[in-house]
Amino acid sequence: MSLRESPIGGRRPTMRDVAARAQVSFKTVSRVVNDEGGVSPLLERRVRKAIEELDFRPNVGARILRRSDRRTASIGLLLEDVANPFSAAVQRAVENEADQRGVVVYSASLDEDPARERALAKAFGARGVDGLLLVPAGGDQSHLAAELRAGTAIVCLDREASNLPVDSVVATNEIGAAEGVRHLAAAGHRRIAFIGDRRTVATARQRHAGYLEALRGCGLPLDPALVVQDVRDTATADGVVTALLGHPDPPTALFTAQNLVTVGAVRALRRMGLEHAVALVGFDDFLLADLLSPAVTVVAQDPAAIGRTAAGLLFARIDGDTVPPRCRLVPTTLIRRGSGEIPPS
Amino acid sequence: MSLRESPIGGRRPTMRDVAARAQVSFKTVSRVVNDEGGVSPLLERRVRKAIEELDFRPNVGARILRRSDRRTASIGLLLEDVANPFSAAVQRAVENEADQRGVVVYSASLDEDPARERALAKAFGARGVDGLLLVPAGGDQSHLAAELRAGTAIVCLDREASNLPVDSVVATNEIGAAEGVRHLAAAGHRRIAFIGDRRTVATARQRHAGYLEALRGCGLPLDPALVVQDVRDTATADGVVTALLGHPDPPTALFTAQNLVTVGAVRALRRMGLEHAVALVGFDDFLLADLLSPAVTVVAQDPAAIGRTAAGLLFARIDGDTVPPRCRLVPTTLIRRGSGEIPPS
DNA sequence: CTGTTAGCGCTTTCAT
DNA sequence: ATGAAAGCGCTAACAG
Repeated sequence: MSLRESPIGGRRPTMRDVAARAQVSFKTVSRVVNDEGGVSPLLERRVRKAIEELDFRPNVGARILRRSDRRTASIGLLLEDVANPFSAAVQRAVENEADQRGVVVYSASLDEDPARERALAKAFGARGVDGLLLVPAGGDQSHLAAELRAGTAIVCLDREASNLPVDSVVATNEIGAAEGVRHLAAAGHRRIAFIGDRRTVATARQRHAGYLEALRGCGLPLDPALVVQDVRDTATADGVVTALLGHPDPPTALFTAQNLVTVGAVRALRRMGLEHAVALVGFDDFLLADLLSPAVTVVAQDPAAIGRTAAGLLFARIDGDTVPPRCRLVPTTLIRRGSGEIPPS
Repeated sequence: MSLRESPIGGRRPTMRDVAARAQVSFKTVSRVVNDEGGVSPLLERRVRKAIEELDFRPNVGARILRRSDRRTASIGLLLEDVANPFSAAVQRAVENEADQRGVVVYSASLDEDPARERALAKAFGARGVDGLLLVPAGGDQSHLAAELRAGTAIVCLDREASNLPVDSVVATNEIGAAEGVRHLAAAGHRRIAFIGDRRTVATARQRHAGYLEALRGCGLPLDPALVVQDVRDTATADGVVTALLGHPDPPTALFTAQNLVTVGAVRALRRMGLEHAVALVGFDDFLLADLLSPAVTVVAQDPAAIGRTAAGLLFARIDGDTVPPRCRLVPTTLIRRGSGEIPPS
């Protein structure tokens, strides 16, 4: 393991360098490197020795360029934001699946910006990824049609693609949200507020739809004053909840449709001293939700399952699966912890 | 934006295809694509039209293979585990820096496994990354020497490299831990327990050293029964804390040297109903630490600064910087929130 | 079993 | 201003 002086400058050694050192033709080196067989033990030993001595490593780029299948054994992962625990959990699951298959992963955060979606899909596409795993950022993925035609597999996750015939893997957003809201209604609440993410985000729209559906199903009136959309960060959510609860006829329960929004609501309730008075159910679980007081009731998603499933579908496509695009639903689970079981005051 | 039928099968179009369609030599296409200039406006327009019509995108792999500088505009990021908020924050910061420079990022989680470190560094190296950003997983990085010689820049983060002359960016682990422990001692605690990660992890050793230093500095005796190392997950930490507090002469304060360990301690204290009786200071901040009761006092790291700084150093190296390896320290901050200010009982 | 030749898609060098 | 030829490091298709 000593730091040998390589005889060939700072350059990485090539098969020709190895061949020269082992006194064989460079095709023989290729055979050994690729375990093609058909090389005498003597030569093979010489080649392996030379490889070791030079610390030769095949140039993957050159290999890909020449190979007939054009596989790069790489995929691109386009998330909303890795710093968000949901995205991070998805990435981890994807990495596991990819790693198992000897596939490397490019990753990037899009921050809900369609321009970034286009730019990064293009950048990854130009690098010849075999597949793209995408959390759609905009309302239109048709720009990826050429990528698809060029043979790049694409699977969307967390949200379905628009105007692009690809598989997708999403949580049961509408069903889950409806379940959360019904849970509040079952506790006797009639004034349940909805605070959700931007309407440009499909999951936000679905969760809102679930909210409306649950109200209808429970025979509760819809009060537009209790619905606030386009809230995407903790600080804004905090402000919104503060305002809602300051109204003359405030809600007795809150349904927060995104994890950062839930956290903002917790902060607002805490500051107003209302955390044990106003019920709260959040969509998407978060670390320590069970240690707050009251512990936060949530409609939990399963990001690891979403990532794993999406990667599975992607690799199936890469391996030649051509069935029509499907949408796989990953179930959500209502976790009762306390905040969602507070009765109306 | 319609889905045009490309005239050339499922294959991606090449410069030759563009050249044929634009009726020019393919070198002219290359000139246009690379903005080399020296192309008449007429031909340039024809070429751009053909590029548009065929949705041509240069094959990055082929370009790299031929170029003299051998740059791939890609880097590899080897983290401990993206699912850990610390790693996720680092990745996000790195992505930002890379993106700004038009560089793509391969990422992977090593799970503290030296074999994975070797395998993934090798995989990324074979793909010709310009640089590697690494959270060292084992006690020896000398296997990367060949990579370094081959011209790959390497910067370690969170921990320094062993047996490899590269830059590193780490938090002030020892200083920060000592500050946290002194803070507990200042509140009057004399029996302060230390619960830390595996001793194979350099940061764990440094934080332990900080603990010892603070005890010495405060004239407190070291009780080996209060020191538990090699704890790496929440469940184990929970058990360890439960055991410690069940002893005849229990600690009155806990210093937990890793974020998951801190969470485990919070769970144990809560279950035992001691969260307001036993003081707690954790190393590394976590989401919602301020909303727990008591809110958790921590020695906060700045993962974003660590990632940003490391990426900066890496790109400087890639751009030819050859000063001797440096180690950059990123300061930690003690955040008093309540749990660390509980006096001894 | 081993070696030769061609050429992946592109940039470089050199010619026109 | 344009193009032809060479060749990056490798695999594929054929020889021997």
